[in-house]
Amino acid sequence: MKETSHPDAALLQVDAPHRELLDQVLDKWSLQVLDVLCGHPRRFNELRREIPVVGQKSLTATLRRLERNGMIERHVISTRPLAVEYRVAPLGDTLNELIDALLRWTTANMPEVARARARFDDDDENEDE
Amino acid sequence: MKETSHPDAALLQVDAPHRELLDQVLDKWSLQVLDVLCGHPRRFNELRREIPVVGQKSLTATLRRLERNGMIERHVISTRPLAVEYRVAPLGDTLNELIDALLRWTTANMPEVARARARFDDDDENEDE
DNA sequence: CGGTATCCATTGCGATACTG
DNA sequence: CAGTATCGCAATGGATACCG
Repeated sequence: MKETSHPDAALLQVDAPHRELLDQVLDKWSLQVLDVLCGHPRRFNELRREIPVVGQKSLTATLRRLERNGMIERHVISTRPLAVEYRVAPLGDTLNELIDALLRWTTANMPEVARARARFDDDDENEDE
Repeated sequence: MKETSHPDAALLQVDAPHRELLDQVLDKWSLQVLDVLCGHPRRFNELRREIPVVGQKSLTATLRRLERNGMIERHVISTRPLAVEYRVAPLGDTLNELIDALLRWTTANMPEVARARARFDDDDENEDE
């Protein structure tokens, strides 16, 4: 009976609290931001340059959310004009290991996913009589 | 120099292809569906009952996407009225291990996140002079 | 039963303009 | 520089109705 690949599957359910946290922390931009930030701290506009597709508003929102959840820290350097530095908090670092695991998974399985997509799309085309 | 907790951080970048795949596979409902399906196969309306908050339209979309990416398989049983069974594909099973890792992470760090939020929200209130 | 099609409210999100 | 505020559009996603 090896329907599930690991024994404690029943204990791990995706309930509301888990979902809410994962949503806050694995959302559209958080992965990128956290991953980029993990190398070394960045300033706000440095992040914008490194992730050009994200709008300023979304970036701000993402940073605030990550900060609120303890994933990153925001340091204001009161120079003129002022500077703000973002860096990963210890908690965010533990999460980043999981993100890297996800990245390794995508890298490893990208070809197989591509095959699955090709198969699916082909079957779809041929099924109109 | 231990800025990053693991050596290969530079090799793992969240680029467009990775993001696209993760978006398809870790989106709002996929986690739930995949996790539920991992126990044993389900019929369409069984899934609806087990995840009552998801709309029928979104569930269909999620199932199609997961199927297209090779995460699950769809089996039509041509009885009257017809039945459709969804089950995890091998590829989906490997992904599910990562999902469980994420769930373990949330479970383990939920308290610390809660503290971080309380701190953040408190600071926020007190900062209006 | 297992969907698809349509309608509609809500939200997400980028672009722009403005502030300390 | 590092945001906030406002606008407007496009995409989500639920509710409903209908089909094989």
